[in-house]
Amino acid sequence: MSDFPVTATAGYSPHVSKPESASLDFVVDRSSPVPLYYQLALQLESAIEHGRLSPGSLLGNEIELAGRLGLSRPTVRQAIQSLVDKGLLVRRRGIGTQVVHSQIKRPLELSSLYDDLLEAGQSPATRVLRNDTEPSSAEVAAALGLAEGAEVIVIERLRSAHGEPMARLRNYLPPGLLQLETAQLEATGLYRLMRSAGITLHSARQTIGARSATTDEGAQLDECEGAALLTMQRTTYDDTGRAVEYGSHIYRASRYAFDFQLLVRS
Amino acid sequence: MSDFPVTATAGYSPHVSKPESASLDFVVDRSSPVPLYYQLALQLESAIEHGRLSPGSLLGNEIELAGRLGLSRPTVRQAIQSLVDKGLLVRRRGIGTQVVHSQIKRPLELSSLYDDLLEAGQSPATRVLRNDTEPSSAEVAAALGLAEGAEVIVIERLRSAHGEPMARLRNYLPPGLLQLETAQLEATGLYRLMRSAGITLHSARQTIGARSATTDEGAQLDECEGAALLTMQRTTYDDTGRAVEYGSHIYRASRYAFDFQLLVRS
DNA sequence: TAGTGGTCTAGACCACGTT
DNA sequence: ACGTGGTCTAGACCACTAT
Repeated sequence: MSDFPVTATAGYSPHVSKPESASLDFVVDRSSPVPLYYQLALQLESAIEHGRLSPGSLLGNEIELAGRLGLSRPTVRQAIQSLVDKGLLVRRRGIGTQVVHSQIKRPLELSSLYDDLLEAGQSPATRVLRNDTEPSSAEVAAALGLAEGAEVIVIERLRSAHGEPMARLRNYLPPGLLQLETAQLEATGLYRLMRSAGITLHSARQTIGARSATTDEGAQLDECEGAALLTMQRTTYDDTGRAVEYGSHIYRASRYAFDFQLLVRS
Repeated sequence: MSDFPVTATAGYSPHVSKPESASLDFVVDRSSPVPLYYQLALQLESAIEHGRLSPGSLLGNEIELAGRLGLSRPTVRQAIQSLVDKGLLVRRRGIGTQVVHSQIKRPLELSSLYDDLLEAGQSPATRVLRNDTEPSSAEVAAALGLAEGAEVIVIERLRSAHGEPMARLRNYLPPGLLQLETAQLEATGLYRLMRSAGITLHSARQTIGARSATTDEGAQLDECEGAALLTMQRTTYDDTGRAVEYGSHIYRASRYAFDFQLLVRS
């Protein structure tokens, strides 16, 4: 087999109902280190995103697609499956694989407020109010799986956008995991710092609630006492199951809401 | 090959470091209509959940596991992969596949408040306040993809647990999709009714926020005016991309919070 | 160097839904 | 009856990690 890119285009045009994908050029490069199924998945995703594959259109059957690309059917299936898992495609037996009509924006992920604001073009700013250690309370110790009273790193930050305060973030980390400089914390998000320190984030458990602001909280966030606040507690685990961070945050409900997309378990 | 169940047990006991899974009896039944990979996935999941495979333990390599079960490696991989996707297992090249330490409870799913309360043993009750139609507002029309003013079904329910009100749920549905009897709505959740009407729920977009209760809302939910409320707006789509429901709900923050687990995109 | 998961192939048969 | 995706096999080679 060739080691050069293989292009798939429509063959002889039949007279009726050819899948849209038949007119698209998908290319795989066998000399690339990127897996073939992933190359195809990226191209399919891009074609969907840019409207070259319109919502509801059929993808063409897997065997034929595989033949056109010079790939095996399992490889093509792997590419398609990854997009089905993302919610971009739907498979129907006896029918084929279709592009989903509604636009899935992004699945719920472990997002950092910093990244959320960045993405929304809000130019976030962070002021570090605390960066030291203290003996853990019962709540923090339970969340991090430490003994009550064990020393933990405490970080308190005020996050704002457009000069307006948005949230007060309080994080607790087990000691010795990470060196956190105040300057770094003001320049980027906590999760980025953790990832670049080699920590593999794996899962998180979170609770979103609401309550009224105390006088102090109102002063910090530029709200009146009694104003509605969104609250979030989140414990994050790495891939070995260690709790690597516990956060207890408050957000100004008048200026922030949690917004996300999710897929139905099937 | 045999059409009868195949059992895999530990062979001769070696002297050192055998994976725990070697001592477990996994069985596949080739005469069952349940896919082989799924049978194995269920058994692995059960073994993890019941502690027969302890956190951090290795699963044993895929080739050997396949051999013991009389399955091919891709089939075993498919089973393992489904649990990796659920966050129960972690693969490491050169090491093996390990059980994750932390207990993943449940991924975020399109949950109904009714089911949530049921699961928590709270014996939910529903009182239907409205079940009729009205011309859609701009907000509702936009969410459902209808023309403003088009007639929509409106359902308003008060959901309580232990005799205490928990939430006021307002749902809007496009006409002609579903026949909703008040008696059914008081006996079960909306999503169950939609599913049993043959609607395949696919994805949802939701926003969670907070605000203070108005006087009327306070009266409905047994809270004071100005009390903090959690709010949620959710648009649900079926697998053809149609919006099938828009909800605008309020929850007593003093008695309810959203609680869920999520996996990190890798 | 040895062992693991990651990727890939070229077939096969089946279940389901449409026609 | 036909075409689709769903499942499954028995191999292969590669990349990464540990020792």
